[in-house]
Amino acid sequence: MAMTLDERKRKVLRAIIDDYIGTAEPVGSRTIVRRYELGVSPATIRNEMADLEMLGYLEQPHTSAGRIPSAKGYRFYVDCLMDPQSLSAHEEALIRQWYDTRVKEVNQVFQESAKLLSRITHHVSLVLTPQISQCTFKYLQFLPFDERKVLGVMVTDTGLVENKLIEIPAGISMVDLQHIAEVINNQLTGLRFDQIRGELLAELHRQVIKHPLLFQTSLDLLRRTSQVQRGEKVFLGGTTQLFSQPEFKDPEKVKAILAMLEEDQLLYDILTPADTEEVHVTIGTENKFSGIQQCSMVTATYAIHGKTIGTIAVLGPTRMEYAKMISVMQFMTRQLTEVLKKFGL
Amino acid sequence: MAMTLDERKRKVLRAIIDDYIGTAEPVGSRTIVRRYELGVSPATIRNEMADLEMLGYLEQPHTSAGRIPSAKGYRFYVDCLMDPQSLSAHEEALIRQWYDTRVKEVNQVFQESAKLLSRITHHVSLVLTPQISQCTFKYLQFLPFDERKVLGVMVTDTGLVENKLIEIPAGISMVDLQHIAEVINNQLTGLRFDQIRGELLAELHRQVIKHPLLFQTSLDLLRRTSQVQRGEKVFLGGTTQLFSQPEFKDPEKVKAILAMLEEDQLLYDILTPADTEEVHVTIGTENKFSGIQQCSMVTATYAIHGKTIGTIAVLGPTRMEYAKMISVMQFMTRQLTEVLKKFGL
DNA sequence: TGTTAGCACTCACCTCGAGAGAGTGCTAAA
DNA sequence: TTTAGCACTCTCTCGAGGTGAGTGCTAACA
Repeated sequence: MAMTLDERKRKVLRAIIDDYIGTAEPVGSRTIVRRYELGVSPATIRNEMADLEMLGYLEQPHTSAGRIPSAKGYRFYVDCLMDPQSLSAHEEALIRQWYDTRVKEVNQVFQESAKLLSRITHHVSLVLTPQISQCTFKYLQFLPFDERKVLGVMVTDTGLVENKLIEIPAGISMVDLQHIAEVINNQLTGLRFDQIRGELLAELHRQVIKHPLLFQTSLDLLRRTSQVQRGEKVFLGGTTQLFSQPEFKDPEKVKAILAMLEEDQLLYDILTPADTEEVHVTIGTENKFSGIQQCSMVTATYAIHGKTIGTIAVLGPTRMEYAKMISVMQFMTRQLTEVLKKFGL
Repeated sequence: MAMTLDERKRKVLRAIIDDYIGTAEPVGSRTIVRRYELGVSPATIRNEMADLEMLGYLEQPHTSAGRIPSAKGYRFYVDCLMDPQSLSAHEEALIRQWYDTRVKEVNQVFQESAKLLSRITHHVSLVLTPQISQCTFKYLQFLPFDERKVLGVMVTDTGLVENKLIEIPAGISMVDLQHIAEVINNQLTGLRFDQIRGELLAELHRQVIKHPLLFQTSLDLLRRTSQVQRGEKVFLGGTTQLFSQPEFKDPEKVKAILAMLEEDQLLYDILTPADTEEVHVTIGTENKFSGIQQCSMVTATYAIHGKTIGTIAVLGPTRMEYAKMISVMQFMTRQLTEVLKKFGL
């Protein structure tokens, strides 16, 4: 991979990709010399193109068509070639205004972010809500509900709340419950949810052995937070944008992608923040999941209390305005983090 | 509308619709006599068909094609003609088993119901989660969070919970907060959320005038429950089923429908239970929203504590197995209500 | 009077071939 | 090393002609 292209090859590759991103049409040698000033003839370009194809940066749909970039080509473009392209003042204003006028409370943030993101990028957007497993346990409290049930409320340091109705086993009083909560709190407060595991729970169990039934259900409350099940949710936006892309004019392709977007578990896996990079680009076949190997994805993470805790992403054809997307994602995550702060998180 | 069709016209209409539902092809006179035993010749059928078209029950895509049912035709079919068709034992088992194995806690119920419903019907499914505005206020409680914030938790009679982080205004103690909660609870306990309106809030305001700032934010907690904003959510399932229907082979149509399904506000409007009917069928142009006037919709309501509180729906082409859909919806709502009961609601 | 056979006619759909256009690879000259 | 010239390839579009399903009408029939 230390293989570097000479200056002219770079220019040609860049021109081809820029053009293809704009037009979605295979680009030929003539087009290049007409639209980009390289000071050479089409024949020369053709030679360069043949070389670039040999090297794997370009592909040819059929013998007598122009070239289109390969995944490798895009990768090189993203890493080395493209000009950064920042947001227009208008777009920045739109983002700020959107949050100001549309988001009146914290629960709307994520859905509205998804809408906004697809509106700005003209691609499908995905927003993963905060992952509770990255938060720390603050306390558990039982609130009265009726004679036979009690409401367990669990609070995290980041202000997220989980709750569950729990059947009260016979012979247990409200005072007992307070006691149980106290024991649990003493043991768990300050731990991250993904640290609250079997051993710790067993230890707890020994201490609350008197009331195993109740304990069981209140542990459910804890346990479900360490599984990817609830609380976390993926909001989608702009799925209809797929129809506007010429590469998806075949309904079967759209169908395949939409089918994937319905598989929540898959989306969690894709979006769960793995690396610490701020913005990450995955191109075509670099994607693990076959359904979207014709797509590229730009993901970025946002934070609460300085903790990386959620992800936003854009999904579109490999022919994507990468430079623009990256700027948008940077700006959006910063705004999002700020808005969450405003709501006390 | 008191106009009744004679026996043979009914038989013909029924045969045409049954056939069209199965094949999605305009049906001609020959087909009818071949497949359905009416004991007359194609010519006779043609005459009947011409009559039925005059009366508005049938339409002709173009001069030399067979007939297809009109919205009016389907309506008559649903109201008077079709045979009830109940679920197969296999389908009933699938539904029960789905809930047993997949739904481990109450939060999964709705999403899984959407998946299950689209799986069984092969259409797009919609599940509206319980409407908090139909519940009654039980109590509000403040839980400590940190020195500057407090966690307001609001509980309904049906066991639904809303919560919000609230900034503590200077000079207010936890005791003050308890007092405020008490005042609010005295005034509101037992009221339905859609009854908690301006007047009542003003009255409350007079009583808690001491701490207007805090009051404001804790009222937000109440207020947001009377708006269609949060808590309620629409889960979708099987959007890709649209692609399988021949009537939607034009991507533009799919796009239009998907665009509509992204408009949450619209979905609330459509799904919010209006009438008391158990199952309701809306056919083609009977739909208020232009995007789905090529579709039919079968909706049904489910209940918590005997209160009609949410809706499930199926959306598909007008050419739909109405009889089957109605049975499915009846069975599903009954199961759903039961599952919710199992989880203490 | 209701039903049926016969027949001319309509219209969507499929296939095929011709022509245009864009682009390539190769060769030979500059 | 670059460029001009040229034959070749492949896709796309368009129109013509043929096919088949289905209709409406008319006239004969029970």
